[in-house]
Amino acid sequence: MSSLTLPQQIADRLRRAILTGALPPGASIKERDQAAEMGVSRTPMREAIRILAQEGLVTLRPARSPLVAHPSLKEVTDDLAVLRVLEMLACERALETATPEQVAQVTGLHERMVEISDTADPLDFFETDMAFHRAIVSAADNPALAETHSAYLARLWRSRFLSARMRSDRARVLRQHGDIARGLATRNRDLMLGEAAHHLERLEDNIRHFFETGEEERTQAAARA
Amino acid sequence: MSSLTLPQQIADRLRRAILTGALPPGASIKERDQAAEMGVSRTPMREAIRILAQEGLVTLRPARSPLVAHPSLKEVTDDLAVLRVLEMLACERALETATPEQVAQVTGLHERMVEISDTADPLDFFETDMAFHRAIVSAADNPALAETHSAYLARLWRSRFLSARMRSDRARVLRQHGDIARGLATRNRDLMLGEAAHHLERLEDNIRHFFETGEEERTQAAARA
DNA sequence: GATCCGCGAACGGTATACCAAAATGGGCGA
DNA sequence: TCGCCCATTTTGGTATACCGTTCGCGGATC
Repeated sequence: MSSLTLPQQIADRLRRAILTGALPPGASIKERDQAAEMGVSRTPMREAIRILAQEGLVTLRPARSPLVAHPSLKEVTDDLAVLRVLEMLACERALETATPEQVAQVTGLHERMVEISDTADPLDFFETDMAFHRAIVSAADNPALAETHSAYLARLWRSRFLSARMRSDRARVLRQHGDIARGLATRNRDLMLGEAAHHLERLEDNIRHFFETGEEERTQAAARA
Repeated sequence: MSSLTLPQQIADRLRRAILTGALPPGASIKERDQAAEMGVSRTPMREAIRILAQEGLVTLRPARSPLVAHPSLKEVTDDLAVLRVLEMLACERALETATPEQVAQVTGLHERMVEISDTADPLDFFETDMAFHRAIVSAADNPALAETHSAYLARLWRSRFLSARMRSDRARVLRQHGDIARGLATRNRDLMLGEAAHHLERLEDNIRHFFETGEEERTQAAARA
């Protein structure tokens, strides 16, 4: 069988259901029903829900059904502020400690993103995008940072995903990723940190714009896709 | 009854046991035994252990007993690096958004620390120290940041506690806290950020020094205290 | 007709029983 | 005498049954 624990597998399935919109924000997750639907018992389902709660994808209420999180713009912006300092720290560390293999990993992921940018569906494109950022953080050689960063990525995944499919600025993303990867490879501190900062600013702009132009319709649209 | 859920209460008791040394680093926590000892069932005990695992106080191994975390110097340094950027972010935000009440809260906690610095035992002194930092973060008006910061404080609590009792530089801590509080009150960005950075550097020096002069003996000594 | 009270179903919280994998210790063989 | 292997026991993982609380609905009353 798979090496992942059962709660993790359940969490993965639930996460995907939430992020794709199969479980829309505000929906209640009744552990009994969900467990039955997935053919597992309540205990691992319960644990899976806790995992997602700690990731910020569902909110727990005392003695009530957990709800799929429906973050406000402020909450997302707050998360982004934390993600920003985490990524900047990762970039700084990576500049110092990244091994050639790790640099190659980052560069390779960037090249892969360029390759698939024309054909890939948004979901695959995004998975690669996340992998790129994760590779940089992992090059920083700080497991705690990687873990926390990963949690914030998961928390922001839905917002990023939804906001990115309306603005088709993949070209800019690719250029910035390219600069970041090149900055890392050549240990060009200014280039890497500067572009990383720009990249995050752009992300924040996108998400803010997405929120301001009405979230509801787009959320529904994404759920159908 | 208490408003906190049972798993939280159990987690609190376990946390205290770990931080005071009653459960020394490296000890295994068998959920059956611990549950019996505390007079609860395995289910909430299990959940409590997960809470502490997410805080980094215990490490989970697949299909094995959880262990009380025994972080290496590198792990602690890694945690400190993350804590550093979190606190710096909190300071920046607090400079912008802190309300007069929040400033008063920070200042009040500093004054309280000055008061008790002569008499309080290390544990109480530390609780107040943490409350001071938490108050700054809470003034940043970013719940996600507060939550993550809190987790890192808990993770580092033991190291800070053990390293602080050997170096009696409470005077320096108090001076730096005073400057930080004053910087916040007068919205003096350079003062606040500068002193916060110094404060964290000093903390890192202390902890490094503590690790280098042999951890074992002191760990035992703390356990007896 | 609206409101309030109460009853019942539904849900999360907790306890417990069962299962499978892993560690350990003893015995058997080389 | 040393090492390997198997059985027993210990442990976490999972399923399920029970309990207390909460919320919704229906009826009775004002």
